[in-house]
Amino acid sequence: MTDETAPRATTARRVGIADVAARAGVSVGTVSKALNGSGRLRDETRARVRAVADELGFTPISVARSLLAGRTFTVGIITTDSYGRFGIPVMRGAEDSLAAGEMIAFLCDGRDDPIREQHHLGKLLERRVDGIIVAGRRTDPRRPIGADLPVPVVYAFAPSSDPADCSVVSDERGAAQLAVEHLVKTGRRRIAHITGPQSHASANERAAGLADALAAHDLELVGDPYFGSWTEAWGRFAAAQLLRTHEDVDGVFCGSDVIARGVTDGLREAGLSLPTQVGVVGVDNWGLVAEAARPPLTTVDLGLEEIGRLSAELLLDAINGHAQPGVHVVPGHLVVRES
Amino acid sequence: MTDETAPRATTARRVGIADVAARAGVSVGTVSKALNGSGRLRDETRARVRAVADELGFTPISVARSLLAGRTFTVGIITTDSYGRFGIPVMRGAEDSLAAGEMIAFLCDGRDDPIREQHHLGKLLERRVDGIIVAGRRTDPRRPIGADLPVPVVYAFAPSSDPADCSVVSDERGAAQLAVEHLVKTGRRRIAHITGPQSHASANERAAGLADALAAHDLELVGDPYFGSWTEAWGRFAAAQLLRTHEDVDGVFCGSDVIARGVTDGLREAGLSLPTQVGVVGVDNWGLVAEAARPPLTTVDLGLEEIGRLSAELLLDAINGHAQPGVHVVPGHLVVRES
DNA sequence: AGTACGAATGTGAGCGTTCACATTTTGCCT
DNA sequence: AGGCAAAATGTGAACGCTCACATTCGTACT
Repeated sequence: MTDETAPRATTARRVGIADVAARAGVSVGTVSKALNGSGRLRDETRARVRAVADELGFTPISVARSLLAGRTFTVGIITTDSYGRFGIPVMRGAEDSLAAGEMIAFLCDGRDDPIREQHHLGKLLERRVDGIIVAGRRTDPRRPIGADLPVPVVYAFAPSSDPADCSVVSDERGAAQLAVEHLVKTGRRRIAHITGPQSHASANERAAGLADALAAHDLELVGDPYFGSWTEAWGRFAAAQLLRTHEDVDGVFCGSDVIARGVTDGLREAGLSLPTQVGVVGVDNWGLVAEAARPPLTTVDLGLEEIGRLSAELLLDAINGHAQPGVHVVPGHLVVRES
Repeated sequence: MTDETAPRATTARRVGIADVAARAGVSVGTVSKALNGSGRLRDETRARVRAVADELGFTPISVARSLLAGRTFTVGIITTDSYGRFGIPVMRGAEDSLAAGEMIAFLCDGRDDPIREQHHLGKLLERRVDGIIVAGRRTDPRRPIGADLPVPVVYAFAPSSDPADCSVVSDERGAAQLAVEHLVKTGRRRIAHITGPQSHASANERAAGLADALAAHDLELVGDPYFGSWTEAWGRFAAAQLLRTHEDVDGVFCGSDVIARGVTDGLREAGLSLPTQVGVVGVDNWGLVAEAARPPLTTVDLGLEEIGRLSAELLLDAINGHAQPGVHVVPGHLVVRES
């Protein structure tokens, strides 16, 4: 028993591979092999070294390893929406996949400002991240974050405008189709559409998907799509407007849960009973909104976490040399509640 | 002009300090000095080296620097609420302060699972983060994440149960006081309280703060506090309940915006006109909820971003050897809307 | 007993920086 | 012109680890 045992007051401080080697009576190379399971070593030695490492609370400094390996086992996530409604689930999904690959993520908030974004990009490259995920907040294609970067990039939710980049997006048209199928299955035939501003790609695509899906059932949209804003107030207003000209409507597909909540309130306040007289379907599956609506909203979940997961997986693949460029579409699914 | 200029197809790849030195015709040490602005160097040399570095697109590999410096200029943020309502603003604030200190954050989602949390802690320590921020989602004190860790830790929002740790929390009692002041100033005298479950520290503290603030104005709470859940449904239900026994109530302080929204709906549906007959104040300043309520909610903003900012600043201080243990309280502020 | 060969372990270079110190250059004074 | 100090630059070690290769050890075969 050496005097080493006595005064180790501080935990996990400054224990290097050399300390372990000395204590175990072997060389540093042997310790490295023992701990990484590489090379040829007697089982007894391996076990002894491991035991000593545990005892000393040794953790290898990954930074030293990175320097040698030429990679850092980190990725950067740049989000444009300050960790908002869309970025968060994507991030969560991405973190899931990354953890599985022993990677960890740096987080940067771009705040939708190209200058900030470039600044963060520079910082990330300086830290030699192995790859970058760019998470957007709108489905409209965005300018690539940089040309000819030294690391792979995956665009999540908001695809890159360059089709040669790797992007993962939600299935906007499919969402409309799921909604229509549900409405039709529950007996609705006179279906209207209340959605966000026409300047948003998602509003247009959902509207287009809706038209197609209705056509497939030999149905026609009731009135024109009501384009407005992504707010409850607009949903309420549009619902009232809709009833004025089309009082026989029996289903409404809404561009988002927030709008749908406004629509349910508008319809209810106009004296209709839900879901008996009118069925309402939203998009987003935003728990807080969907569950607080009266009645709780049936809605299309766009699979944002899955987008995050797939983005991270594609990024890991690209880092390992198997890039899969192009646009990858993640299907959504219907969450049936009472509306 | 050497032949170097011609075929540099790939950008920013593998340019080391040695390349810059060679091209500039100086030694690596000189390049280091020139780029870091340290040591004594002729201005001309400094400028020339800088120019060459730019031309070659040289960025120092921070990992090499870290190895030498013994620190990584990174911190870890462990959040317990999967980037939810409370964690997000805190993170955003923290990122702000960190960026100012040339630091960057690793993000880990603990999912309120101690096992996951410990696992992430291990990963962070392995990467030799310079410090850790633990962001909670409830104001109840939490068990410290580890004892005798080799790096400083700051607890944000959810304080550590060990008072010797450094925690940054919101001013729960102050929030109640701000609410009362607003209600009284707008002429309310008969004030009730509808809030979340009694098992949450924040519900209790806000209720206690409310009692104190009312007493300071020689007022008494109308009825007992209505403890329930943090939901709209509870708010609606409790509002109806309240009117049944105390129809002369003219102000309600709600434990959260979500509850407040339910309360406004409940009061309105009972035939009262807001804000004429009853004033309502919430807590959280959750834009989506507060703005969608009818009328838009006056509410107390707990200053979550500021909590994040201060947490990061305290952490940076601690990293620099100026730890400031104890509980730091961040004041909130009132956001006046129409309710 | 001597050799040879495979298994186990040791050794040292090197990853890309920074820093302390050694060395060279410059400018100035006598 | 010679000498000297200060300014400018070069040099090499070090950070903590991994890897390729060198060395040692043990065992079985001739």
